[in-house]
Amino acid sequence: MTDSNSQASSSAPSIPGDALPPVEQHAVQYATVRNAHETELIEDYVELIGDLLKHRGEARAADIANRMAVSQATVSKMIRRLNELELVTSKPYRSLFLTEAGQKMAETSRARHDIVLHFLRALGVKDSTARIDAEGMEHHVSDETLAIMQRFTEQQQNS
Amino acid sequence: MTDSNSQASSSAPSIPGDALPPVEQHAVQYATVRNAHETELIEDYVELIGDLLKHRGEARAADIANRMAVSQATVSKMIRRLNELELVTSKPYRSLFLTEAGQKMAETSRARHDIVLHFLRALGVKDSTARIDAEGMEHHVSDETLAIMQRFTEQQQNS
DNA sequence: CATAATTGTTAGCCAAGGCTAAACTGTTTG
DNA sequence: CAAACAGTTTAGCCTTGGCTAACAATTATG
Ligand SMILES: [Mn+2]
Ligand SMILES: [Mn+2]
Ligand SMILES: [Mn+2]
Ligand SMILES: [Mn+2]
Repeated sequence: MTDSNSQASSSAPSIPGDALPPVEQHAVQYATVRNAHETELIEDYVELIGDLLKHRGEARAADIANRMAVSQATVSKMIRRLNELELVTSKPYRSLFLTEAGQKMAETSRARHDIVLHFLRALGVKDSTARIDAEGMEHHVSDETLAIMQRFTEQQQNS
Repeated sequence: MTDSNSQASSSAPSIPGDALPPVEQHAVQYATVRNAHETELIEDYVELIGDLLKHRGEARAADIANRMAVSQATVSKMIRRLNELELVTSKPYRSLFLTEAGQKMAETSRARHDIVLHFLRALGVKDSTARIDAEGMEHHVSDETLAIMQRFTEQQQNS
């Protein structure tokens, strides 16, 4: 009894240009995004800790809370997770430090973040917008796209 | 007692180019991303339902589960939420439909998704990668950047 | 038309990532 | 050096978005 699809199913779609992708491919799209979301926040923390260490010499939980606009309790809980993941080391009430694995992740994330940010600026997006967009986009850009973005930015600079 | 920052704090950063943004601006970056994450999944559902209605004439929970690679229970729960948000209407065991608000959201999301996808292809990213990247990126692209992407794609086509 | 297969729902579990309130530690300062 | 202040942690709560298992309804088929 498909009593309600009578009007919609008969007429052809207005523009045949973009059909639905095959189910498997479509599923990969969504699964990849869900996957990225699992590591996204961790990458942002590690990247920020790396930046604080480089630019400030220390990374305090309070700084992270302020920069992320999140409560100190939230940061504290996350630091426990990062510890369990062996990305940071921390003695109670002291500055944080990155493990080897943490430093590696921080560098990778920072590099990717910078490529996206510089690309957006090269495209003509104004700095404050580019920073906001890059913060979210960075986690969803494949290596292939990243390489293309980097080339684009370089060519723009040698205009 | 900053006993451990001795090596890190003294030497200047290798490249002074990218300093930390001011705290307030930095906080806006992260908060905007958190915000996008709240609506992201809802947009994907509504968009997919709209696409299924357009291309298939009906939108069944099982189709959504298959396309999203997620259990039927997960879809069922989400549909309850979409109902509460008055984005979809559904009678049990029947196809889903979009409310006015749902249709509006579907169109907006679809348009944005397409702009990002077409932009990536215009940049030179291969289709399968572009689809994956667009699925995640779309939720983090500002109107400003979106407009620039659209212009870029058009110019590329009138090459 | 009875039964099998498909589809949908419900219940109950879990982890992640937020929050507030309260307790605790470390630092500054009168 | 005692108190006040700033920073950190813990406890306990909430929502979101997954899952599996069990059950219910619909649809297809022998
Ligand atoms: Mn980043
Ligand atoms: Mn980020
Ligand atoms: Mn989309
Ligand atoms: Mn999406």
